[in-house]
Amino acid sequence: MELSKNFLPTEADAKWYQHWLDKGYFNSKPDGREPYTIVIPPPNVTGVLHMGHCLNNTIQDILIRRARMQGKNACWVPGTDHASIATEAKVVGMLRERGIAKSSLTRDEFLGYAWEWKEKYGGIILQQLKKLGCSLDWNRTSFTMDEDYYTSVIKVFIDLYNKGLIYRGKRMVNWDPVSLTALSDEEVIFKEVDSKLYYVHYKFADSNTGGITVATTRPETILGDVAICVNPDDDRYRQLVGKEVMVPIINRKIPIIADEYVAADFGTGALKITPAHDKNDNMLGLKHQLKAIDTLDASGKFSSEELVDDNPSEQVLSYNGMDRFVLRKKIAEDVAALGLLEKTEDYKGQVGTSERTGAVIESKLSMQWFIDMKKFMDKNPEALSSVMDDTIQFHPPKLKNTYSHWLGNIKDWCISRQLWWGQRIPAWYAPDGSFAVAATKEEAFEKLSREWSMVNGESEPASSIHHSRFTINEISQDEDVLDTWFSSWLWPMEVFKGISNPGNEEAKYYYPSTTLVTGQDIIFFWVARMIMAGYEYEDKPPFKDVYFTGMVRDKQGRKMSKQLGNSPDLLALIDNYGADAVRFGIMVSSPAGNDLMFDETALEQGRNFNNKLWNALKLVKMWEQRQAGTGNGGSGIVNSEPSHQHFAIDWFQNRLYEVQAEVESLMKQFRLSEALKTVYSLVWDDFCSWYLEWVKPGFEQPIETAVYKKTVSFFEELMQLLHPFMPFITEEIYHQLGEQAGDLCTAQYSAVANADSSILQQGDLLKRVITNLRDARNKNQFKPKDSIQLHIQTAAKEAYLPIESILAKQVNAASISFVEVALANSIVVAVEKDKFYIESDRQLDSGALKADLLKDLEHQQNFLQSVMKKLGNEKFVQNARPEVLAMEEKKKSDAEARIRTIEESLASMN
RNA sequence: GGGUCGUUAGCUCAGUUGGUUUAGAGCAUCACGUCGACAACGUGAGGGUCGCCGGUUCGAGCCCGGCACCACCCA
Repeated sequence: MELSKNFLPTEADAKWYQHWLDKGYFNSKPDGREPYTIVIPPPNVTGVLHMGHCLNNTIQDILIRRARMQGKNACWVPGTDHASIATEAKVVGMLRERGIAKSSLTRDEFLGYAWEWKEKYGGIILQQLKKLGCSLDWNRTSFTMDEDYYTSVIKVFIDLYNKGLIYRGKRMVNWDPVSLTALSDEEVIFKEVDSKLYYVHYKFADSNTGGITVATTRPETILGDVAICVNPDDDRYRQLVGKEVMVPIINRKIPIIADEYVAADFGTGALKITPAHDKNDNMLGLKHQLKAIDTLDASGKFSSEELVDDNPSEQVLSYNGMDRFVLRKKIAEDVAALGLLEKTEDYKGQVGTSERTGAVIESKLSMQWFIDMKKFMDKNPEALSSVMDDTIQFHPPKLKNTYSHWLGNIKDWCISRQLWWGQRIPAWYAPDGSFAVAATKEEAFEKLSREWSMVNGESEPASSIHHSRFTINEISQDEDVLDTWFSSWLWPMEVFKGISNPGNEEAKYYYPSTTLVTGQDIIFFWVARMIMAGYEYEDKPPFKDVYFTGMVRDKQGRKMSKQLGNSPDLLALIDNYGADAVRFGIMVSSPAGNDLMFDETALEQGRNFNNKLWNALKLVKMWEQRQAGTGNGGSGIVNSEPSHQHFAIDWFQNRLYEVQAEVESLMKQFRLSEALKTVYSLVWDDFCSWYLEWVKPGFEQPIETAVYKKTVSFFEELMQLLHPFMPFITEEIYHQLGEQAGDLCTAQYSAVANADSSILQQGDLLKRVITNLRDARNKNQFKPKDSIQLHIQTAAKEAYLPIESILAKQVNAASISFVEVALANSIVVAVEKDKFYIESDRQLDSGALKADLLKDLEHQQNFLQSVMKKLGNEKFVQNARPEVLAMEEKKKSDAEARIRTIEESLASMN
């Protein structure tokens, strides 16, 4: 079959992926082998494949494919995350387009639409992973809202509640006024924004003159002010502490108090305290026992509801329903109209925004459910210690610091969300305000009844409804759902039904999983919490290694984001370059934990690499028909000079051993990018540029069968080594090389042998000599066709005998001879201690070579000087380790020999 | 403001308990080249006082202190 000019990925990719699926290579069942388990970080059902996923999943695929080829039972579990906020927002958006308001639907109706949406779009991202070549066990696809999964989440909530680790409380939360839900701290993104500082004057309550001026960025919250606070050491204000001032517009009397929290050098040094609308104010409010007056409703609009005690004026009432940002301007104007706005200043400040909706976050007091993290950590100290003592290894380890810092300052986790899409909180409320946590309404009712009877001193346990003062139909379930992370923290357990069916065979076999690959941006959200849940429920860590990827940025170093539109269309890239090239491009400059500057030229490099492989295949296939000699009765032509080919084979065999060991070691250290670069260089430089040239037969000459077979087998081994990184082209070439019993996908690596370093050194010498002679040819403007006579002056003639014919071919020497003395009228090239004389018919201009030699001489002399300085230093000789000393002595003698060679060469040129 | 990480060639990055031929790779650049695998290529070449200042040491890209700048996390 004629091979195409270039590798055509489109057909090959689809063909091989389907073939692997048909063979069931990706499916795993527990057996006697060692398991290698990865659970995918479940992408949002709303998501489409982006660069972050691409990086992440390529890494996972490399690890899992390599494990599979190492004889482990490789199991990579796919799945998706229900992503409450993001999905609900999408569904609401879809309904809006259809002209349906969420508020017009019942909860069940809404969930019907949400499921419909999930079924339609929720699997897109998984399909896209197939294009990338990901070898996931598709039979195990999980979803965080699957029936069993849902039940498990509820079970865990009830369990933690019963253990006293979950409580309900009114707390200051980050409120998203657009999605109408509380967000965890981690879901708030701080952004620098241009705003204004308003200098507002508060008049003394007991006098017509004087007052105090505060600087605020949020005049819209003035009506909720309950105090003015100054630093007790601030001489300007000390005598004012204890006095009262009037809040503008609402005319509420509030005290001036003192607290060290206030920075005297910010603004005017006086701070207005609005405990209902600011975290720090809330903290001060609690400390000084101040009331919190909320003046904004859930959607961030003004509400005078809590202002009844102030007898709100018409003016105040007119603000009702006004959006907070409109209100800010309005109140500033109205304060100005009262003559109380002294000035405004431009100001750059940090503002929290919702990760999901982008809305500016309000700090708001709200009834929410929390996990008591202090209690949780006291119960599970391994959540921290396992990472610090490397029971769980982080790659890169520097993230251990970040991890311990966060856990050391951990705050309670707000797990309720004011949404419908998600696991509904299993708490049930009675009309009298009491509540019970239970899986079903019936259980909850029974609990509520029992508690009531016990409180009321009845001896009989409440077993029937007549004991209670309300009926089962009067209790109602909490409207809120649980934070998505409260379900995904169970992921490594529940994908094997470890929560819903504890101790089952699969969970025992696959848990703990082997490696987790995820972005460092979710180290707290997800990684930390999986570790916590792992210890709480399995008393074991969920994984042994965590490989953190950095952020994918664009060429200019900007985060990839939808807003910037700098995120490339991944499927288009795969179509253009092929999946292997994309995988190569994204891996080649992607060390663990560092950000990746994505640049399309890296993909070009990947495509060029594909092409290089393809062309090497074409060359080898050409030889298939030209075999001769041993083992082939065909043409009967026997190669007369097999020795050089044997050196090439010996050398490459050992290079292969060497690199196999290197890759093994790099992979163990999770240095995937380096491993790939090492293989790349082995293929391109050692195999294509050196080995194939060395064994290449002359024009229309035959190739020895033994050499041909060995070459094919090297090629196969290279494909095997590269396969985890670039699965498609390697599988294709593997099969093109000959009839294969099986597929590369499951071909097992053999044990790594030790490389013979003397052969490798000889190979290095050969390469160096060739390069130096070619350089000399170039500098003297020899054409490739111009042949030369080469004369070698060396003390180690035997080192050149096995490589002589390769050398002759590679530098186009018609003959090689060994000489004892310098050869006149020739170009001289010095390599190590040996000298090479190039003789030819051409007129020689050795000026450039002479300049090079002089430059080299200077370099060697400087180097020798530095070595001599070291050796002349008594303290060095005393303190340095013997092997270091020996090395310096060797450097010295090598440099001296080299200098002598160069000087002799120079002498012979004159 | 607090914390963490980083700063090595034009770009992206390696550099392993301080000594391994006075710092390595890929890309980009430059010169030459159409030679029967490959111009998506070949053969060569050039390019860095390792952010700055100080310290420890016989010896520092690597360790310590300070500074500058970048990024991220937290307030």
